Amino acid sequence: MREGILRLGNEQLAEVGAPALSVREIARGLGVASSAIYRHVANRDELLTLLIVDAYGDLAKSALDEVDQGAPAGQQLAAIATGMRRWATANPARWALAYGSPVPGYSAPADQTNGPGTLVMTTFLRALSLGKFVRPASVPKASPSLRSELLAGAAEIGIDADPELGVTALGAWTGLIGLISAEVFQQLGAELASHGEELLERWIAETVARFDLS
Amino acid sequence: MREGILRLGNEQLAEVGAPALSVREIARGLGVASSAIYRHVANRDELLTLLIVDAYGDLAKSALDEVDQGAPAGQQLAAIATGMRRWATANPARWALAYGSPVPGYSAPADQTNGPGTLVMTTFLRALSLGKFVRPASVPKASPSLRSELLAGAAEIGIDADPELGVTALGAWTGLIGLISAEVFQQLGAELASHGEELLERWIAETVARFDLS
DNA sequence: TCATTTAGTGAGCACTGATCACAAAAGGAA
DNA sequence: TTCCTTTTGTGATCAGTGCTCACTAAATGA
Repeated sequence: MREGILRLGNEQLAEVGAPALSVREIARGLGVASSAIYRHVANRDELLTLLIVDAYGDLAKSALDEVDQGAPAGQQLAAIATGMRRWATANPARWALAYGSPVPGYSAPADQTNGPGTLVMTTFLRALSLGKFVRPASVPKASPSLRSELLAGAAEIGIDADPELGVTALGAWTGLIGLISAEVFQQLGAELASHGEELLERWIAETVARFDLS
Repeated sequence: MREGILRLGNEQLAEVGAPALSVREIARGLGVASSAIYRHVANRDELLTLLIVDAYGDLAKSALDEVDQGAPAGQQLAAIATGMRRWATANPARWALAYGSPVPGYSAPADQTNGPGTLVMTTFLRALSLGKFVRPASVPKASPSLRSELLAGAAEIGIDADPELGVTALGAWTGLIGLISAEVFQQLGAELASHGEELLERWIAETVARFDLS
């Protein structure tokens, strides 16, 4: 039953998107009264939360399983980025759920989404932390407050990295999400929609160069 | 009436978000029958389209009016980026509407959104085109197909830039959107939410350095 | 065997977007 | 002014939604 709800939920997500996802339609698909759904899921928001967690987990599985922990950091980075893109283009609605605009008034409970949600990010940051970042003289150092925040965060995920690299690595992470979202959401117009793969390859190459990976 | 619909629509957007925006609630706010709204707007989707166009226009006005066309490109870039961030944090729901996940099944008609929607981007790209980008040897050249696409796009907005710079500039644009979205949507956790300004300043400084602006 | 918990039912409530016949305004031409 | 036409607003109505609740059937376990 639970699996059926998730399965049909994901199907509807792909077909009509999160805003139009209907609890009743899921019940119809399962051949069951709509009220039966509420025995397993408190309400529509909780169902969406389950789908978000499921999406994070699936993305992590799909993007991380082919990352060779022993490979050079640059190859790890490339594997993560291409894995994320592949999953995102194959599952645009789920990508939107995970990395698109959240629904105001309801915030996905952090305790449920933090684990799988940050797994990909930590792997990404870990790979970048193996490189080195030379801060141009014109770029000011990070503030003490930000430095300590980054040190704490790095310790939490067990990496030992220069906060200066950390700031830039975080920017690379949000930049990657922005790039993939631009392709998935078609924000760059139809002309560039067909060049998503090359744009990502370019981004990977530039990032490898910037962080002196290989 | 039209203005009233847009005004209350934007209010609701801020209060409950796009998915929960209600035509009937707008009608109540205007003291009018709900069916009266449909004399001015074909349906809910068209109303959302109007709000998107309105958001793009407002963002462009807010982000671009303080850009000094005669100033050094680096200052222009900084003005655009900080202007975008200021508007986005002040209008998170409208930012989500413009740059967040689109609603599947209904694509905002391109003819209505293209103008204001690309205005900020073209100004951004124009500023970056004033710099120079040195492609690291490890980064392969853009494919002929992508090059021609970029040349056509650049000609369309009246800038004469090296396609190699163009690819990287596009990546910077999507990266900026990703960075601002990460702050607005709180994707980096509560700890970093309070450092949005510094993260953007850092991004600006690094981008200025990468494109050799000043 | 039998009490108790769990899972499913179907009627019902309050809400939504949208349509439609109708009526009241608002204009414009004679 | 009068009269016709177009525009704007009305209220009833329809199908659909999320969700609740009293009720029943099934499973569980002492």
